[in-house]
Amino acid sequence: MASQSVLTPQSEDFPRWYQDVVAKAEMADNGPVRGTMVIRPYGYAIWERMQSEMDARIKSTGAKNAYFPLFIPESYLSKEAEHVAGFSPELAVVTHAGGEKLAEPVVVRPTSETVVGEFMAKWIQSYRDLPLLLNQWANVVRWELRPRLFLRSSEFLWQEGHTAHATNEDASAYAQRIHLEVYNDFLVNVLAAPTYLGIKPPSERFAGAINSMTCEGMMRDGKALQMATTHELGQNFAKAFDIYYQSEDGQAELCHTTSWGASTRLVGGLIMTHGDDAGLLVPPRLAPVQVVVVTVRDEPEVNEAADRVAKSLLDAGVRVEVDRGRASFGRRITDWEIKGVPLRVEVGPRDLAQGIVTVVRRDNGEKSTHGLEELVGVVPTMLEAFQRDLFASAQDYLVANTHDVTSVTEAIDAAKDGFARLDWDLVAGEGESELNAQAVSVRCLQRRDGSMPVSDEEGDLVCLVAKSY
RNA sequence: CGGGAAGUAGCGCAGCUUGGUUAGCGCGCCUGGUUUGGGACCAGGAGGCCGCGGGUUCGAAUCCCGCCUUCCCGACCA
Repeated sequence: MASQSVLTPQSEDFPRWYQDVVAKAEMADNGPVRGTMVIRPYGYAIWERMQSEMDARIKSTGAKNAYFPLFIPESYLSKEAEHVAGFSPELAVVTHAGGEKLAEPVVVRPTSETVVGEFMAKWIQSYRDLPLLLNQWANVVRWELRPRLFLRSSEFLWQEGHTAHATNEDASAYAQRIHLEVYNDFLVNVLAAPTYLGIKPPSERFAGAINSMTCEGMMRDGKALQMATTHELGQNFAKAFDIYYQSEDGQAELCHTTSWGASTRLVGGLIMTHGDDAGLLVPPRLAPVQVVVVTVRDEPEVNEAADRVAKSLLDAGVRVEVDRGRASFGRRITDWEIKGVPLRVEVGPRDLAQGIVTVVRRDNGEKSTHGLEELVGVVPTMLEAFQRDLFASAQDYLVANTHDVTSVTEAIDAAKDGFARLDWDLVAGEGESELNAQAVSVRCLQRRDGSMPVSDEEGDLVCLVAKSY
């Protein structure tokens, strides 16, 4: 661990710590237009790893990737009343193009339910065309009043899935599958981020949805972050866009649609779920660099040994990088710690003389030495142990900072530095306004056993409340 | 969008109250050398529309007005 912090300590000023990490780990910069973000190579590499892990899971549910346009006719948004009401405040609208005023203004997509709906209506003829399972990786624009890198930028990158089904049961089952097998599986097993799985209360639902599911994570300051959401849209968009199919008995029937998304906000979630005062901590299964091989001295034998070590790890399928930079040893390892690379292999003349290298874990600073030839064998094991420990420690934090309470007043108090859990019946209605007045919101509803309800009308539910990003 | 704070070199800051030659400091950067097992050191050097625009003045980083941007706290949202 760094003896002297180069970052603002979390306990001193958490928002500043976050910005320090984003800047010093070379993740992103502010763009020239307020709220826009330049994602730097290291930040983008992490996003690309997220993309590839989620994309594989999305495809295994049967969805196929496609691409819809950035520009949407303004009239499309208006077709679904709640949807337009929800989004109009944050729309960016193009009124001029080609040197002339446009006859109909064009909005920059804040999300694509409307265009996709229009084309679903065109492509779906019969029940044989269903389910129609689409996904796209794209940028979207939602004009933000209070932007923060990764967490809330006016333009961000995401994946948005859009599906159409013959029945509500099928739509609902598929949405659950996405939520559990894509999002939660990714968050838990790759991002090592424990979540509260639940449904949003009606007040927090996506504009136009009949049900919204969430994977709610807890950040190191006790605030909540919605890491991914899945929406059941019922027949709202099908009605608005005439998405009909002909059933087996020849009747025209309205489809049931879903939509679901996860964004570059996850990078912010990653930072705040695992980061410590020395910087970022990236779980090995996600890390674009899992092992950094650092030379202790700039000497030919050391450099050659470092290259050999890296080559052998690379051949074993480990994502590895060699650092034989000219900066001092201390400086270089501090920089890699800020970037959160899980394992550091130190190659120096003293160790080499004994035929060994030193391996250091980023999370606890634990050092161990290994023979050059046995390293390839132990590294994958150490990476898996690191992955498990990281999840376990985040899980402990989540549990330790979730307090069971029996009143809204207690919940507000508990939400100062964590989550509160209480009966939904105690909150629904007036309680929710009381919470909101204190900047606390209902993050999700769960059954008593922690599982995800099908609907908020189930009864006997509990809710998790917290301050949130 | 409301309340607060702030914009001076890549980053962090001083200078502004009380206007007055060439605007400073630390880190970083460049060159050379010595170093290298936890943010190395010495010497030399480069780098500034003092956020932008206007005003006051003989003279503005400094005073006044407007705008932009950043940060914090809210409201709105992934």
